[in-house]
Amino acid sequence: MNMTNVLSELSNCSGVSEVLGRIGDKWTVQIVVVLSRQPERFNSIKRQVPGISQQMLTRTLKALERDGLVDRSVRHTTPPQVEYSLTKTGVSLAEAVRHLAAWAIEHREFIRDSRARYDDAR
Amino acid sequence: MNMTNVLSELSNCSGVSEVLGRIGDKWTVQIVVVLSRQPERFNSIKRQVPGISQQMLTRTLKALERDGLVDRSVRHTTPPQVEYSLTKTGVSLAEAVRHLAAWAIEHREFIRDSRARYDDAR
DNA sequence: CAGTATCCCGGTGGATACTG
DNA sequence: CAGTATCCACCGGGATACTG
Repeated sequence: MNMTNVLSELSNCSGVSEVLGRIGDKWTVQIVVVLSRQPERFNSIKRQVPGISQQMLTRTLKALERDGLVDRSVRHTTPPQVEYSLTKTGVSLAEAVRHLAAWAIEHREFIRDSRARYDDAR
Repeated sequence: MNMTNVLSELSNCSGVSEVLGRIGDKWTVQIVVVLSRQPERFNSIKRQVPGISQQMLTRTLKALERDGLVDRSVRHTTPPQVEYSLTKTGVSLAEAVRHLAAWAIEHREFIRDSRARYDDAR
């Protein structure tokens, strides 16, 4: 699909904002990035995402699993081990996010400065 | 900046989620896309973004202006005319968003199907 | 035309306690 | 270890009325 089509789809508001809202929440991207390095277990993810609560980690992982972006595999040992990993589509999301992250990092200072100037002007 | 650096920045949670949260709200992307075609006046934007309230359009445009992504120019006629346009950085955001939009469109069906299967399984 | 000013609801996400 | 279950605070965003 080329950029012209993408733009026309965008103008039709066809689910793009829906997806953006989906990954634009407080935790999804951070979890995807952690899993993009290697599969991880529940508490290992929790340690690598500072500030996240158990509940939100559970919720977000479930949502990612529901969307087919994350696989959940259980080893019935005692204690049980559960490993989370990105699916193929999940990996492609991580790639896409990396591009937006590049933009964010590149323009972070500019935005900070713009805000400071805007706020000073009042 | 290369992808390795981006990934390491991401793991440091350095403001990437902040930016994603910034543009991941309900209206920002749609407004940016409208303005990416050409500069527009207040009510023209409102007409092109179905469902947005006056208040949210005002709020979102102000936030974009504060971040240096949108320019606001006033013509002191009667009635007054106000034209909004993307700044250079705003244009680059539109480009970045277009990439993520491409991902969203490409994987929309897959996500819909995944959800349906997941929900059916309960 | 291009906004402000209020009021209010619902959902996201935090804290905490409990469980197989 | 890997979750569930509750309760609750905050605020994004809708509806509506008003203004220079």
